[in-house]
Formats: sequence, structure tokens, C-alpha cells
Amino acid sequence: MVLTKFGIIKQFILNKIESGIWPQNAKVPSENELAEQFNVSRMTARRALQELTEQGILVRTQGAGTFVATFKSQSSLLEINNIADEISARGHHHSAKQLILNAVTVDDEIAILLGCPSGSQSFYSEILHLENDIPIQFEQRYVNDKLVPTYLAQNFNEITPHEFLSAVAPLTEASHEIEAVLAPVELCRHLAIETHQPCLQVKRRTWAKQGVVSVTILTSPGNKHRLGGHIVVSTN
Amino acid sequence: MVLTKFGIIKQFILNKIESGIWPQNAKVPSENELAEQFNVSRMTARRALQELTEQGILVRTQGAGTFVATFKSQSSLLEINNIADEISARGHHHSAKQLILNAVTVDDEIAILLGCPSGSQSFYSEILHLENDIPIQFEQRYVNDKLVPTYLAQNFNEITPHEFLSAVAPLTEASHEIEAVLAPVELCRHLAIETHQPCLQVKRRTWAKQGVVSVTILTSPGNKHRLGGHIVVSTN
DNA sequence: AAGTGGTCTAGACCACTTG
DNA sequence: AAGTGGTCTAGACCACTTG
Repeated sequence: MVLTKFGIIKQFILNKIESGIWPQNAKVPSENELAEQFNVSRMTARRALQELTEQGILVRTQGAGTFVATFKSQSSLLEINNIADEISARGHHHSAKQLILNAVTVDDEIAILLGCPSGSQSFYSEILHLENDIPIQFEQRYVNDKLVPTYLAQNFNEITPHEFLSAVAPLTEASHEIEAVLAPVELCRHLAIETHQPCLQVKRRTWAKQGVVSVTILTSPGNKHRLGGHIVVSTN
Repeated sequence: MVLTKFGIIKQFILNKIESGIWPQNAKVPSENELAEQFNVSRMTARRALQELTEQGILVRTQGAGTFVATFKSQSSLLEINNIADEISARGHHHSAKQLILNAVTVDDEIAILLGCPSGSQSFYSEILHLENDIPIQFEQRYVNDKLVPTYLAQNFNEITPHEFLSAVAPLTEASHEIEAVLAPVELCRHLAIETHQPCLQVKRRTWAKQGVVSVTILTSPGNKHRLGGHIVVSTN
């Protein structure tokens, strides 16, 4: 893949931020400085800064300059995103720790959500996602064993369930429920947080053409994660 | 100049789509055609098409052209609902208690969100929403005093700010951020909850044609309120 | 006054899909 | 071969913030 000039500049800036050389609120080079440094026109340097601003990584003020945005993770409600991609897009390092990967007997609640009889089998995984080695999301996932028979053969330290499932059973539909909860104790241990900390919990059900693929419970510390969305209302 | 040139072109295209003159999958004029028609450079016409593409309204293919995107259904999570309607829909009784209605000087965070200088004036309201006389949501709202000069003359025990604003400054756009937080103490008093209870907090910014209308902070006890959404992914 | 970002121009070359 | 979008240039004027 041949990189564009503005892509090279974006990567340069992301590296500075990721390595900590440019911390939060640090001033980043102006359009003119980047243009000179990379030997490109101002419009090209501008595009790199502009796209990082749209991604929420930089903040710009006319007359004042461009600065590294205050970090707060954000994921879109409009899309089912791969958390690894989201973290990369922020210029951070994603890693995952597979805690559990096995077959379980599902209880009533999960059975209803999966659309299978209570007491039947399902695959189950527990994965802890880390951003720059800091726990950020605990993922519990029940997967339809009929639709995805090879689920247990994966290594989710290397690939996220989302990436794997996207490949074998492309998503056609999803539903969400979002709640604020207090983290259960076993979760506090994984996420390395205090017991009284509020967490954002998303229950997500996903469908492929063949039916319900998985039921996922995502729990994130309230101070480390937030969900965002932007909609444009059709004017009448 | 009030409107930018690319803004005028965007509006032109949006009008064609909304009026049905350009239906789904219709071909829209090329960059060159728009440039000639509006007497602007190709880069300016391009920007209008590019921004509408980023908003998901248009779809572009190199060599082929630009087309009106296929409409995809939106999550109900992302609709701006009137809480009074939501409660009525559950067959319950909604009431509201107006706690504060005045003009305030906005701090930095709100100023940025409202798009006005820090230290300028804004209207402000605090309203407690009750469902069957049980507190369910605490609404703090900053309202652009230039766009809605009559805000302070309302009685929000009788009508919700949402209803009033919908009438005087119809919504065109909104963004959301959702977080799990611990309720601040003054909020616990209003919501009649314990201090360590997790709350779902939605920060919402709404736009009308003229600009940012209001910034709203909605806080609900985690055990009393839930957000739900369902999306259908466009199949390829 | 100097620097910054926001908008805009009038060109250019390229990769790609279409008739 | 003609048209389209994707990238890029080297300028310009403006509004705005800062020292």
C-alpha cells in the first residue's frame, strides 16, 4: 500500500502522541511548519491535521493553534466497531488477554437472547481489552455454536472476537442496551478499579443472515470510556 | 460572508434529496459540473461532496461518480425523544418540576460546546422529570440566548424544554455522549438516591439551522433508566 | 505585528470505471 | 477515449488569538 503524503504526516503525529513526546494539550506544529518540514504544500499538511481533528485526536482554534486533545476514549453508537481499531485510531496500543474460552450451558436470560432453548450449549469467551496496557473493557461473549463451530479453535490474544466473527459471519443487524452499573467484584479485579466505581455496561446482540450470532456484555469503567454519536436530522 | 460557498452547495444538494428530486442511488452532478454551475473551483465543489459523503448522505466511486446513498435505518437510541412522550408511551404519568430558570455566565466547557466565548451569557434551566411521581431524570440545559430569546418567559412545569424548543427552533442535528458517573451529591438529593449509585449521564448538543441551540446534561439513576437501540447494517 | 487556522483558486497528474 | 474522483501544488485573502 502506497502511503499518501497526508497519511505519512498523520502517522508522524500519531507516533509522537503515542510515544508520549506530545502529551495532552501539547501544541502540535502549525500547518506552515509541517508543510516546510515534510516539503508539501500547506493544503496537504492541513489535511493531515484536519482528519486527526475529525477523529477527535487533535483540537484546533483559529489564531491559537492545534493541540493534542484531552484523552477520553469514545466509541460510536452508530457502528459496531472493533475495539482494537478504535484504540489504534486514537494512536494507542491495543492488546487483549483471553481469560476464558470454552463451552457453557446457558441460563434463561442468555438462552432467550440467543434464541435457543434454556440449558443448551453455547461457546463462551471472556476477554480483557487493554489500551496502552491499562484495562479498559471486559468482554463476555456467548457465541452460537451452530453458526460458528470453529470459535473455540481461535486465539483471542491475537485477534478480537469481533474481527474473527466479522470474517466468518458478517454482521447484518445489532441491538444495544446501555446501563450504568456498579462493577461486580470479580470485574473490579480484572479492570483494576475500586468497587464503588460506576461502569458503563452495553449488552449487544448481533445477527448474521443465518440468525443470532452472539450476545455480548461489555463493561467499561465510567471514567475511561464513553459512547458518542452524532446524527443529522432530515429537515422537513 | 455568512455562508461558505461549499455550505451553499451542500444545502443545494440536500434540498434536492429531501424534496425527492434526487432519489436513492440517483447520480449527483460531478465535481466539475458543480464547479461550473456554482462558479467555484473544483476543490470547493469537491469539499461539499466530500462532507456529505462523510455524513453518509452520498456515496462516491472513483471513475463512476457520486450517488445518493441508500437510506439506512437509524437506532432509536439516537433519536431525540421527548421524555414526556416516552413516559406516556409506557402508560405512566409524567410531571416536571422547574427548579431553576435564569441567565448564567458559562464556563469554558459549556462555552466550547455552545460555540460562544467563555464568560458570555446563556440561559439555563434545571428541571426534574418524574414518572408516576418518582424522580427519573435530572435535566440541566444551557440555551443559546440569541437564538431563543423567549426561553426565560416559559413555564417548564407545564411544557418540556424539548417541546418548546422543537416549536421555536426545529432540530436539525444532534450529538450525544454517554457516560456512567456517580451522582454528585446535589443530584442525589433531587433524584432521591444514595450517593454511591451509578448514573447514566447523557450530554447532548442540539443544532437548528442557525447554529447550536442548546447543550443538555441528562442524569438518570442507573437502575431506573436504560437506553436501547437497534440498528440494521446495510447489506452488501 | 506576527502567527494561526479557515476558505478558496486555478491549475496539475493520476487511477479508475464507463461506453 | 472521455469522464470521474483522489491527491497535490503554490499561491491568495480573511478572521482570529497571542505576545
